[in-house]
Amino acid sequence: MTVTLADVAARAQVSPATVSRVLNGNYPVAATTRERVLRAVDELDYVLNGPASALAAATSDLVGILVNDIADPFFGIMASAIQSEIGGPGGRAGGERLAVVCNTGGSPERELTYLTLLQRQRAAAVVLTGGAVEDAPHAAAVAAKLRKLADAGTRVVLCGRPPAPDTGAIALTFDNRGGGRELTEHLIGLGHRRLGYIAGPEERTTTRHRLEGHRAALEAHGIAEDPGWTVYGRYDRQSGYEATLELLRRDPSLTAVVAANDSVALGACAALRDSGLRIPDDVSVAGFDDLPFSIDAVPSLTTVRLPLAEAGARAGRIAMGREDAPPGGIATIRGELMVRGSSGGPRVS
Amino acid sequence: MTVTLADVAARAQVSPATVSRVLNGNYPVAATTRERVLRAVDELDYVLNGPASALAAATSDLVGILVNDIADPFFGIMASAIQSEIGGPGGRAGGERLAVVCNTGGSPERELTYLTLLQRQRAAAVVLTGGAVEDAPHAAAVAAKLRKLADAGTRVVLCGRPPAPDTGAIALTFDNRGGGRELTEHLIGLGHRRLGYIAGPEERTTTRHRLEGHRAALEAHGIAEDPGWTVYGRYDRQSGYEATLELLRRDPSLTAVVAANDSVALGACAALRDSGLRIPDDVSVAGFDDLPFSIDAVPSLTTVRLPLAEAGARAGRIAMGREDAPPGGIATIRGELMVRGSSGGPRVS
DNA sequence: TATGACATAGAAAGCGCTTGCTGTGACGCT
DNA sequence: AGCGTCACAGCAAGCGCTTTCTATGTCATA
Repeated sequence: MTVTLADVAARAQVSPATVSRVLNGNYPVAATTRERVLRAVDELDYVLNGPASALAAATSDLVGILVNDIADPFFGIMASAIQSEIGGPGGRAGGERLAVVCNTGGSPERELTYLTLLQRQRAAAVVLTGGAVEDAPHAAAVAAKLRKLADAGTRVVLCGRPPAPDTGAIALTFDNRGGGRELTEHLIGLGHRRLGYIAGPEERTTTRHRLEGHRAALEAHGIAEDPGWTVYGRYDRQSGYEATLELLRRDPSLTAVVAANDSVALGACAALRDSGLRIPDDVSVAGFDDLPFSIDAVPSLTTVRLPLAEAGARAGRIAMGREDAPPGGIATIRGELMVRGSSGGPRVS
Repeated sequence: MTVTLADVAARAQVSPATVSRVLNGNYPVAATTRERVLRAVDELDYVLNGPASALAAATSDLVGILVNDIADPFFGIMASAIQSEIGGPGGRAGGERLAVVCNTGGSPERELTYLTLLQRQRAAAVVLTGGAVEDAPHAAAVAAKLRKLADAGTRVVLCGRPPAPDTGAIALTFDNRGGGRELTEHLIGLGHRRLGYIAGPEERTTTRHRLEGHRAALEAHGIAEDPGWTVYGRYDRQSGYEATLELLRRDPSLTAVVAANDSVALGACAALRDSGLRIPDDVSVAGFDDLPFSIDAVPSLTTVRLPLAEAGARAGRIAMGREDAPPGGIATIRGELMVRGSSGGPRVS
C-alpha cells in the first residue's frame, strides 16, 4: 500500500541502506547514485516513516513546548518564537523538527502527563514556558521527570520559569520580582500611597514573584500594606474585572491598582470605568508583560515589557543546541518599565 | 539503559505480549496478571516507546493542528479548543493523544512541509485552521496532500477554512461573507455612505470573503465604491494603523472604517485618535472576530463574533471521530453582529 | 606490479513493540 | 466419561528504518 524505503531502493536499483544514506545525507554516496535515488523518491512520492526511523535511530525530531494557556498571547508569542527557531519548515538547516505545543491549562497533572507523552515520543528537546506551580509534591514530580528526560538525552529548557535545580535544565527566567518592584515604585513615585494589587493564582511562582516585588517596593517606601489590598484571581480579563470591584468595595480610597498582567489590567480598567472612575485621574492602573494590545487600551497601559519573543527565540536556539547555555545554566531576563497613560498622580482626596 | 517492555515482562513473569495487552487494554487479561504487570510497570518506571509502538501498530497518537499564527489569539483560541477535545491529558478516555501545533506563518510552503511532516509521523488526524491561500498551484498541492493523508487513514478537518473538494476533508467554514455583509449593512443603516475598508493579505480566502460581503452590502444599498476606499494589509495592529492613515490621506471624508479583523481595527482606532478624530463621533470603526480584548477597547469595538472555541471544539471532536461529520462534510458557521460603542451615526458634514 | 588507502555499496542484525496464531487448562454440556 | 468452549497466555513474525561490518573496485604510491 504505502511506499517504503525498499520500494524506492528497488526502483533506484540500490540497496535500502543507500537510500537511507541519501535521505540522511550522513554518509558518502556517489552523485549519480544520489540522483537516481532522489528521482525514485520523487516518482514514487515516498514519505519517510517517522516512527520507524525514530525507532531505529533512537531519536525523534519532535520538540515539545509546554504552555499554560495557548489562547493567551503571552504564551502564543513565546511559542511562536521558540518554534521559529527550532527549525521545522522555514527554519535553517539541520533537519526538520516538529514542534509539539502542549496546553497544560496550568494543571500540574497535565504538565506531568504531557512530559511523559513527550518522553514516550523520545522528544529531542522540551521547552517549558511560564510560571511553575509551587505545590511541593508536584514540583518534585516534575523535577524528577525533567531529570529523567535529561538523562535520556532530551534537552530541557525553561523559558520564563524559575530554575529547577539538579535537573540539568537550562533556565531563562524573567525577573518578575524586579519588574514588579519597579512598577510599584513608579506609582509610589507619582505619589500613590494606597495601592490595590490583583494577583494571579496563588500557587504560581509568577504570581508570587510579582507580588513580592510589589510588596518590596511598598516596604522600601515605608508603606504599610493593608491585607485587603490584595486579591487573588486568574490571569484573565474577567478575573481583573471582578477583583477590581472587590477591591473597590473593600477600600474605595485606593488610588492605584496594580494587576498581575495586562489582561487583568484591562479588566480592571473596565471595572473602574463601569464604576464611574476615570483613569488615571481617579485611579491609576498598571499591568505586566506589555502584550501587543496594551498600547491600544485607552488610556494606554503602563506596564512592564517582557521580551517574550527574544526569550522564546533564545530558548529555542538553546534547545536546538545552536546557542550555548548561559553560565551556570541560568539567565535572568529583565523587564522594562513602560510608563504610559494609565498611570498618573493620585487624585487629591 | 532504558527500560523496555521485555524488562517489565521479565519482572512480572509474563510474556511481552501480555504486558502489551495490559497496557493497551484491548485483550482479556486476568485481573491478577494485570495487577502484577502494572506493579512491575510502576516499579520499573517504565515508559512506552512511542515510535516502536507506532511502527508496530501502524498508527500514532499524534494529532496535527495547523495555524497561521500561534501568537494571534484568533488561532490560539481555536487551537486551545481543539486540543481540549482531542483528549491528551485531561481529556476523556480513548488513549492519550499529543497535539502538534504547527505555525505556518501563513506561508503555503510551510503548510505543505508541515503536512508532509505530519504524514511522516503517521498522524491520527490533522486540523487546518484559518483561511487558505488562494494561489492555484499551492492550493492544488495542498489538496493533493490532504487527499493522500485521508487515504492513509488520517482524518482531516478544516476549521474556519473553505471546503477542499475531493479531498475527503471535513470542513467547518465561517460565514465570512455573511458576517462582512451584516457588519457593513449595520453601518449603512446608521447612515454611513463613505466607508473605508482595511483588508487582510490579498491572496487569503478570509480576506476575500469578508471584503466580498462588505461590497455586497454596499451594492445592495446602491453605494458606488471608490477603489481608493480599500487598502490591503496584514492581519495585525500595525497594518491597521498604517492603512488607516493611508485611507485618511486618500479620502478625509470617510465616516467609517471597516477592518479585516479586531487587531486591525484596534490599529485603526489608534491611528484615528492620533489624527485627532473621535470614535465614533467623527469616524465609526468596526472589526471582525470579537476577540477577548475587543470589548475593552475604548469605545468598545463593534464587530462580528465568531464562535472560535465552539468551532474548534467541534473540529476536535470530529477529528477524534467522536462526533459525526456534518451532512455533505461541510458546515457553515455563522457569526453574530456585536454592535458596540465604536459605531454610531456619521458626523454631519 | 604489488599494496595500502580510500570511496562507495550491500548484507544483515537489530530498534521495541503489536498481533495472529497456537497452545493449555478449566468448565459446562450431553 | 467424553468433548466442545472459553478465557488466558505465549510464540514468533514482522512493522520500516538505521547502522555496523564487510566486500569491491579504484587510485596513488612504492
